[in-house]
Amino acid sequence: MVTIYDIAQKVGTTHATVSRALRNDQRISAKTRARIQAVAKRLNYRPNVLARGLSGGRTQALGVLWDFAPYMPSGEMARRIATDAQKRGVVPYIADTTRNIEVILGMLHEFANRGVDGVVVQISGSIEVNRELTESLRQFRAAMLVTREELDIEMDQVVHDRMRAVQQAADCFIQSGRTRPGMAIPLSTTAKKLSTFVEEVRHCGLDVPPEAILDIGTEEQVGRHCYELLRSRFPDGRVPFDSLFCSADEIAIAAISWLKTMRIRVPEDVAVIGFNDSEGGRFFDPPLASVDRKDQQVSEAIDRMIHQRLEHPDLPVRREVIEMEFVRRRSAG
Amino acid sequence: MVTIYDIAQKVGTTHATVSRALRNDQRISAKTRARIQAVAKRLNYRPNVLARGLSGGRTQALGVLWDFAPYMPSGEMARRIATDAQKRGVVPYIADTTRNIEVILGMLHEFANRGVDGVVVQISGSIEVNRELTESLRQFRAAMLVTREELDIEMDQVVHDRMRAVQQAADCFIQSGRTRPGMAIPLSTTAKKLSTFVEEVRHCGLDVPPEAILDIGTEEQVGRHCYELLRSRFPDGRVPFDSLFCSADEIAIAAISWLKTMRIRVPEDVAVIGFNDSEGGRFFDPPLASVDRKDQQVSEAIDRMIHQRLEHPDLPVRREVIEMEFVRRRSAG
DNA sequence: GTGAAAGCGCTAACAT
DNA sequence: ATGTTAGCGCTTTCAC
Repeated sequence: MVTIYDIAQKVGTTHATVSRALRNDQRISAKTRARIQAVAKRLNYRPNVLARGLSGGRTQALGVLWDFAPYMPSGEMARRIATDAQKRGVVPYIADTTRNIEVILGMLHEFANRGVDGVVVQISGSIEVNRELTESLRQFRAAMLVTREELDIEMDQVVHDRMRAVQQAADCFIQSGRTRPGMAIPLSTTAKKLSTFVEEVRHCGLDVPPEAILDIGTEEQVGRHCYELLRSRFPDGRVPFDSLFCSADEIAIAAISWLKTMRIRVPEDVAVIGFNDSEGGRFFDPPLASVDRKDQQVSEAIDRMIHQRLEHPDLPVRREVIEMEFVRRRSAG
Repeated sequence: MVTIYDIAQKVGTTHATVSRALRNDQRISAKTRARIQAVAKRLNYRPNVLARGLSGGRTQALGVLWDFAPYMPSGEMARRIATDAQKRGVVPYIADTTRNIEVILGMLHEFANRGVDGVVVQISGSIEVNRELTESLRQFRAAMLVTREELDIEMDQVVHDRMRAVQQAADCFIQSGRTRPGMAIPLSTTAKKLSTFVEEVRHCGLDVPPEAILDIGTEEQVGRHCYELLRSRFPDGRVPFDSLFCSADEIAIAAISWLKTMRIRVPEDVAVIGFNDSEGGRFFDPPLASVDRKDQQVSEAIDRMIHQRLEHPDLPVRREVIEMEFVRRRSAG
């Protein structure tokens, strides 16, 4: 392992000068700087991140705290963030929030302990951003929240907004004359998605009756779960809804599959909308209406904002809103 | 931030004793150990990973190098590894191999530099495990390869084997009397998957003619790509295959969708098999035959083996084979 | 513009 | 069984 001492010796100076030169400190004469950097490159020098972090420098590490619920394609987001970071020479630590504030605080402590330059925290479900959390976040050079709706907090935010898309989905049902909307959703964690839909429906003078709400649970295999639920709950095929809003395409596809076996036509008898706009849905019969999460735009925004914050610590706090997009297809009526 | 000095002072001893006591060094009397650990807990002490790593200790960090090809649900694997690690109090760094040996070597250097306790490297596509790579891997306390087939290397391996499943897929076509098998696959990276299929087909006296091979490319939206490819290549619906093996369910679903528009029946006229056994496929019409990757078993094996290696450095080298499983459904004929 | 020296929080060899 | 001391590789005052 090559150290700054090795370089100093080769160049005939001290490690302090090398340290400065390598970080392009303008006080070091351009000439020595160039010489030192050349030697560093020749020796294939790589700064020891542990030492650098320990003495207060940057670690080129990022802490990512994401909600890795198994019923969501959330791993793909982790991948996006990781590959974006890698392009900047940054390596991300990745951990699961488990939608638990205590876990989040613990991991932030852990990240701080590891000297990460910045953190990205997804605020999902019922996590409340309290004082303790913001305090904890402020210790980092850069901290970014990825939220579901704009939070009134002095902190960089990427708002991953589903509101408008969900409203459009509801309107779509209404416009095609549906009067008994239903939902298939993991109740415990999608309170927000649910309530936006319900609110919009109510706003149009309708309601989502309790018997038309299917709680899918939060495990893997949401599709199978939905199918079983429908089968056991409506053995005769008489369903209490004429439209069904699902929190994932897999759920929607399973539901449609069951409806077909019951000779219930989609969308004529029951309109169905999924979520996440997965590739499979587009080619389903009927093509599945869904919501495009715009994940790539979200990861780009995260990458850009974290990077800017690190480069310009004094920039004013920023919020960037990425709106998911309702994709109307035949299944929605 | 609480340090071992703080604890030492509180307990009335030196930092060295605290350091030992906290790592349960048996030379420290049970009594002092207990006292020190109690105080540490009370003060909510957390060892500084950077300092610990710098002086040669463990960092409870894991380096994960995975092939994050955008046309694969590989992010889900990252998530699995991350959540498994988290349960052990380990935090993973996650990076993309980009299927490039230079990148892998660079990242391993980076991981070493960060003092990770162990690394997990997925060997995919055409990566060759050469001497330089094995050398680099040996510097870690624990190093594990996740390979596609058993590699004759003295190193812990989880073999994620697709061979048998692909053979079964081929046999399935043959048994249902197909004579003109085709494939839809990203050619550049799935040489192996391809050749296993081709070999098995040949073994049965048939062949996969070049015109029956669709190169899907390696970008996102493989389904859409496949659809467009079929449409432009066979505008009249006359296809040179009576069965189609696809490297992802999305591709298979898109293909079936196109076949339907051409009034080609699945599986009667063309049998189709996908890959990854995604939830959507099961509920497709016809239900999509596919290959279950057994990802959970793979992540469990990785977690277990890495952990064991760290706890017992002298264990003999081990290999664990996880076989993917062919899932026969109606689309396969 | 550069060097000397202290210190980040920990581990471990060497004392006692 | 515990204390002393010397690093680990870097950043950062403080001198000159």
